[in-house]
Amino acid sequence: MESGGENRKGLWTAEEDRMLLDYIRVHGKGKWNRIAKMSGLKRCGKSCRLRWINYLSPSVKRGDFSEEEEDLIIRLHKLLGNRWSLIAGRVPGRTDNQVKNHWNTHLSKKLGIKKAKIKAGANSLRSLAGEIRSNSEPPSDCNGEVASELIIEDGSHSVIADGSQSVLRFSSTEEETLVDQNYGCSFWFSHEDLNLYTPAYLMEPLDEYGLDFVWDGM
DNA sequence: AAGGGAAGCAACCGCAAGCCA
DNA sequence: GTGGCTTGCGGTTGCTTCCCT
Repeated sequence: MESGGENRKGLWTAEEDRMLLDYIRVHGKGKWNRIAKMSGLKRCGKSCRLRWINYLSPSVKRGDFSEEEEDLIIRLHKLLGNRWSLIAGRVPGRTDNQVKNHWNTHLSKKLGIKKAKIKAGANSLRSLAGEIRSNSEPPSDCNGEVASELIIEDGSHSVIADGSQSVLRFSSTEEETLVDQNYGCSFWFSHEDLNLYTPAYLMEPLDEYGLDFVWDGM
């Protein structure tokens, strides 16, 4: 905390926007802490940077997401997981925050994505993770993407592992692996004790590989 | 019309990586 | 090599708006 003047928080006013825009027009962006001080704004540098990137920058596109954009995001999310900045980088005019919010509020519902759950019996989380990784060979056309997250339980522990983490990523995430046209196949387990809860759009591919999965009715 | 809950979105927070003196 | 500063990222929070009763 600074003495004599705390940084403001909360929504930006039109006046604050104008002050930030005016400063950036003259001096350019970057060195956000300096901008925060020099522009006269009672905002921290981080807040100024975020406001510019997510709202004030002329490259930011507003309004509803088109079907094309949504389709692109779904495919990219399948490929990249929750790496929002990478996804946003390929959706012109959209920021990582926009993409993330849109995914969390619209697309995850649209796709019926929910938490996937793995029960691991007596295995420790670490050994389970190791086993999954070492015993699992993905089919050649499988890009290894999972639900938005997995919960692994071993009786004494419960941990949420993001699908983007390497231990749950079984094959290349190179773009050329995105060859399926229907958000198709998913991951590949050899572990027999696993009960797998997975999104609807992944059910068929999992069944195809003989996995014992249970569809959690919410 | 009013109140309460749900949904949507902007902004914040904590952490990590990169850069430079 | 290291410590401080800046930038960037993803998860989370909380405010506002909408909708239903």
